[in-house]
Amino acid sequence: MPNPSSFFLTTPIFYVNDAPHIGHAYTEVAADVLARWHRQAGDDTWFLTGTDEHGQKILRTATANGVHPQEWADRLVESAWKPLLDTINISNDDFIRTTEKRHEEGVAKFLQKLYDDGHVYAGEFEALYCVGCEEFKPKSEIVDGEGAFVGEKVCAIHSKPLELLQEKNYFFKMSAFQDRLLALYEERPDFVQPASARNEVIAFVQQGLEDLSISRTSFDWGIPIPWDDAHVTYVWFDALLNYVTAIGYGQDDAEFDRRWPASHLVGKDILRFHAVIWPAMLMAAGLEVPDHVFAHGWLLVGGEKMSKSKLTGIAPSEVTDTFGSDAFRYYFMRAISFGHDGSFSWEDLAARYQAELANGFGNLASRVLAMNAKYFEGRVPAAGTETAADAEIRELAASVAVRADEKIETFAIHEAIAAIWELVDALNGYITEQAPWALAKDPANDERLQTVLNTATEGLRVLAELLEPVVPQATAKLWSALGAEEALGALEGQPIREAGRWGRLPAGTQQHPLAVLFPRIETEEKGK
RNA sequence: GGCUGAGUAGCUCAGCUGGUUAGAGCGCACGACUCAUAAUCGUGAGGUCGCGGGAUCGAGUCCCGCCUCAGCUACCA
Repeated sequence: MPNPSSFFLTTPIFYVNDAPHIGHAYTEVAADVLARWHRQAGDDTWFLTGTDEHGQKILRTATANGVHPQEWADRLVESAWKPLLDTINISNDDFIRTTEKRHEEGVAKFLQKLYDDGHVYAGEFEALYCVGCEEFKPKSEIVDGEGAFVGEKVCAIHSKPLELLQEKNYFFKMSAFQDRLLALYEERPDFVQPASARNEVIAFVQQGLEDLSISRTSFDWGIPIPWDDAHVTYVWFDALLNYVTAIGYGQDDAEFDRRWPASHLVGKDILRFHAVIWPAMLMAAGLEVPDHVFAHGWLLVGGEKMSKSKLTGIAPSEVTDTFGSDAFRYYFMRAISFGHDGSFSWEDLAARYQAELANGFGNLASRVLAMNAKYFEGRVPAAGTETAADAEIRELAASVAVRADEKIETFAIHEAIAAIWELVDALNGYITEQAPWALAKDPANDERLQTVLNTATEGLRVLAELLEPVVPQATAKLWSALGAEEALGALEGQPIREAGRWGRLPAGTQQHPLAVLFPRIETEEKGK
């Protein structure tokens, strides 16, 4: 029986040949925020990421570098991909590599089952082949010939005529699932999100599905087809299966039943593999389809899609070296509407860091804790009679916590943060209006002074809990400065869906000096 | 070519099923305050809502046409 509170979230696995850039990091951070939120809420959370290591491209680059592809992959995983996760502070529960035994065995079992159940047949794969590229060309790389080759189809890279070749392949009868897929999209409108992505998927499937070639014989860096080791498995078929092999498919039924099905976060470039091919594979194997497939947008740099080839690829460490991982996480989650394309610029990043993190949240924490230290020897003051202004803050905190949770539930991370930020702004306004420094001048106002600072302190407690998934380092500092660590226990253990419940941090709690959460960045502008 | 989406203040974006003077943040100008990371709070300036038509008492929000941009139109991941 599936666990009702189970939350299994995946990212695409990294193709090891790529160089890590902020686009990869963006997906990871989004997944991490969702995973941390659900984990803190007490849901049975499992967050999976990993690497995709098979395929002709990897074989080629490894060979070109004079090493075995396994060694090549090992090197990249250790030098590039695992460090990326540390750079942006990712809390994944597992990391799967497609060259691991658990994966290769799972893929073999899955293939065998599909074969035994009649979903796979041997056929002829016929396509245009480029001698220069040494591979079959997809339509996108085939163009009409010019000059001497007018009337012929030529390779977009080599501009030379292509040959029509045939290869014996095994095919997955994907076409048989067309109607069931369309029914799925119809019955579960939130299966593919956002709606624009869903529309594209439906349009694609409606125009008719062909069977999918799932094996290759021209090279051998892949998982052998169990009943015919002259073939290796097509990389995408291999890669998609990581989502089930990582949780014990064919090995550990209890674990598999506990985790599956998953929610998948993907870039919109690989939506079709996840929203069409993958559910068809699962249907064929008699497994449940995923809960959700959510496609996020591109990061645009200077108005164009960021790409490695155009040198607009930015390494995540370029951002974190200056601003820190919290700022990276906050910026991309807050500034970009999740599911849409979003513009990245150093100017915007620096501006938001300054205005929202340093001046907004960081300074708020700083001023409240400084006053507690100054007027109450660093102890949380007790609340007295509540005024309308205090009640407004208390009610806003409750409202914001509820709304943020609802937004997270629908993958609207930016809106969740926007809701939480209402409390940041309201607290800054509240403090300015209540002017505790003025109250402190007359001992007759002591009860009022205590009430105001109690309200502000409690507000910080709520913020620390709600923002932990987004800015874990800063909130950890705040949590310990609040004295909440001793009073309430670990921040990660605070039930996030109850964060808005007022009065949890006891009066009298001893607080500690606060390290500056978001130091001002002196450098005026980072290079382009 | 076909399909989908987008074009709203200097910048980044909200505006659901049409309804009083079109909103937010940043930036800018002015003012208040001093607890705080020279931070905070308030006020203000600034828009022919891509262009042209149309049905409506009334449209950024509906219909038609056009312009611009992006994505999809299957087996590189």
